[in-house]
Amino acid sequence: MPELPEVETVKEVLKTKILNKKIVDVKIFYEKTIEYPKVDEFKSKIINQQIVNIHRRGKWLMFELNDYYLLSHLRMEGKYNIKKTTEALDKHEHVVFVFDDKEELRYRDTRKFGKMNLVIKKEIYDFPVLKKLGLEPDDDNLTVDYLKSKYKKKNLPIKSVLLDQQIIVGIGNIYADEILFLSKINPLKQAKKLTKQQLQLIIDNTRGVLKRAIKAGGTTIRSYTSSEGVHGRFQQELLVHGKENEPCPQCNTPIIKIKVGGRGTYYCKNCQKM
DNA sequence: AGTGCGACCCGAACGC
DNA sequence: TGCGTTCGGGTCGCAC
Repeated sequence: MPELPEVETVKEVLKTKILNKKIVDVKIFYEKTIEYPKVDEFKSKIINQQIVNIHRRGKWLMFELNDYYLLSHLRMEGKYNIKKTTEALDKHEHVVFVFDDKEELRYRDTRKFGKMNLVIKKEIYDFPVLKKLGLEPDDDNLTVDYLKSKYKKKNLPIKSVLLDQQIIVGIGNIYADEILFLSKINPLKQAKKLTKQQLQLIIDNTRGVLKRAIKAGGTTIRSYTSSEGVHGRFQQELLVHGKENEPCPQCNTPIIKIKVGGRGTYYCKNCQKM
């Protein structure tokens, strides 16, 4: 599923392919993908805009247009592909941006969970979904003191808190398990009970894991197969996620799977003791 | 304010 | 084989 490294990879690939292209039409086959503004307004505003640049904030892909940002969240299965206008439409292609050169950017999403928003440039950082986001993993302000202040009232298990995008952005279910394994922290440990050393490990391993995953082009796992030119190789480097009953790479104890906050969670009960 | 949980979706995996 | 059921995953909104 697209977490920060997947979105970063999609952004970089799309930048090599669609920069400066002009949108001459938009076809919307599943209207609920468009969250804001209303579909008609979305269409009329985006037509004749060019793709000036592409950015990322957390798991949001940000297409910079002349006057707007198109914010796109892939959720679990959203993908982008570039195709010729003559190619047949796939049943999971819900939004199609037609360019002036007979090519199209197609948004494909089997589960239909992904969302798009079109926001005037100067209002972008006041837009609710971006405004409430926490720090990027590589932000210098991400320190032990920052985490301590954010975690001090959190009775929830650290696994759940790592997924909270209002504290650190970009971590999803897969990388949360990897980060905790590398930090030798039990996923059920209450966030507010972590020591300063453990918080430092979380910071270091968050940066390390995400950086390595970006280098590998993200993780292609289960249903998340590929976007345009994106075939993540990081799954080959996963240590515990999805490895139920397989030996721990550190101590050979079988990896166990539990539910934490409703999410499948993999860990080594020997290496990650309470 | 913090927490828990259903809703949103549908293909894949599982159980019989 | 076929059919029904369960699962998963990010985020929001609502109840407590």
